[in-house]
Amino acid sequence: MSLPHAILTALLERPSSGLELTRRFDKSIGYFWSASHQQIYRELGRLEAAGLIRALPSERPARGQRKQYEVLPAGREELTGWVATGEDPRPLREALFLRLRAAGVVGTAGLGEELRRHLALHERQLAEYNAIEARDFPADDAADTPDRLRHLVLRAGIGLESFWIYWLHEALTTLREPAPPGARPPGPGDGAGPGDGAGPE
Amino acid sequence: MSLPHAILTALLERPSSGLELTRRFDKSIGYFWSASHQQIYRELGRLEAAGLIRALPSERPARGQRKQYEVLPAGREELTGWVATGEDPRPLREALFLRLRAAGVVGTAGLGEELRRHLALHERQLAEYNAIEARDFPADDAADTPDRLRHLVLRAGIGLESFWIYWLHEALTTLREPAPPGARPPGPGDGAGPGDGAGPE
DNA sequence: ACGAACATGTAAGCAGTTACATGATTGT
DNA sequence: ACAATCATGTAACTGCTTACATGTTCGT
Repeated sequence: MSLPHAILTALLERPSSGLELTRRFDKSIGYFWSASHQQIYRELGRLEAAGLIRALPSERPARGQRKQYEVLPAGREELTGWVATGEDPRPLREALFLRLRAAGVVGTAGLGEELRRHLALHERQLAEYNAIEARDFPADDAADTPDRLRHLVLRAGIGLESFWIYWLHEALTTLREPAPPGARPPGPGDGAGPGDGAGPE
Repeated sequence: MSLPHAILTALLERPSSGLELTRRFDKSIGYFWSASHQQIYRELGRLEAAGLIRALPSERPARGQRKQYEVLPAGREELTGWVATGEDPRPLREALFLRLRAAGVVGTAGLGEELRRHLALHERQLAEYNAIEARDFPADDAADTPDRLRHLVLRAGIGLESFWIYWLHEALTTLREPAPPGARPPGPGDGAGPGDGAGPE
């Protein structure tokens, strides 16, 4: 249940219309909590019904008309409480890892291409993060608390992308290396291998 | 749509009943693609209906009776094709990053505790991965291809947990440091700050 | 007047979670 | 006999995705 809080945060940083929020979720906040415009409009409706935000009454509310939203005191309180809330990290669900594991059983055909494609994606994302850091946080730690927290999150993004790039290089190297002599290659007709069974990993 | 392929992989590594699969998804494969027993039973039914797996006819199929499943040739082909399939990484959705960002606007009360809690969780997970590596992959790279791929995935888990631990230490340090003189602290009554607005990050 | 882009929605469907139901086996 | 546990499911709900619908503004 984090989307409403993502929207509250975005609206506190700056009151916006649905479309403006959608655009901001394509950059900024969306880098670590993405949302489509359908999600955003629906959630804006819920938040307004719950009395946490309101539409600025300046413009007539009609379909196709811009509606500007701002956070009400109740919304700020809700967000303040949520920040202190405990929530376990979501279980990892990473299809690429699954593909590697499957490739161990049915063969690695086509895997290298996919790894290289992911590598390019992560390199592009890292470059984007680095550009943002150079532009928005040039002086190290001479900023106020909100900026330092934003920088911290940005560094998390940089760290994650760096990890992926490092690991994908390692994966490509492993994939290229021939198996040592005597080792069985994977492929059709292959059953369970030793090290499996009771061996969880 | 990765769950069926996770199950096919697990069943190829070793034919299992629904409950055995559930147990294996609590370790092993479940570390990077978790699934509950309800998901698994439903998906086993679909895979059987699609002709990709079959229940071994040895035991009578009744409620409360163990059913053992094995992968049919069509299932192996399906998995082989899927390994070569391209799929973009899922957009990141990390509530902890959201909390930091929200804390920049409404204050950091209660955040430190949550960060320390996550740190402990990731340290425990890393220890578990390290134990598995020491037990299952003692000799570096003298293994066959399936084992090397499994080791690769395990190292990804180790790398990710190591990243989290590093970053959480950094976050806790940042949180403890007082803001430099002249910087505005976050809190109620605070609106948009400089660096926001057109500044995406 | 008309098309393109802007802006706000609705509807259907799917994956995953939570809560509950039911039969079989084992221990006492 | 009874409870606890094993084993397999069903049902309802939530969040997210995909596809579609509708009205408005602006340029030509």
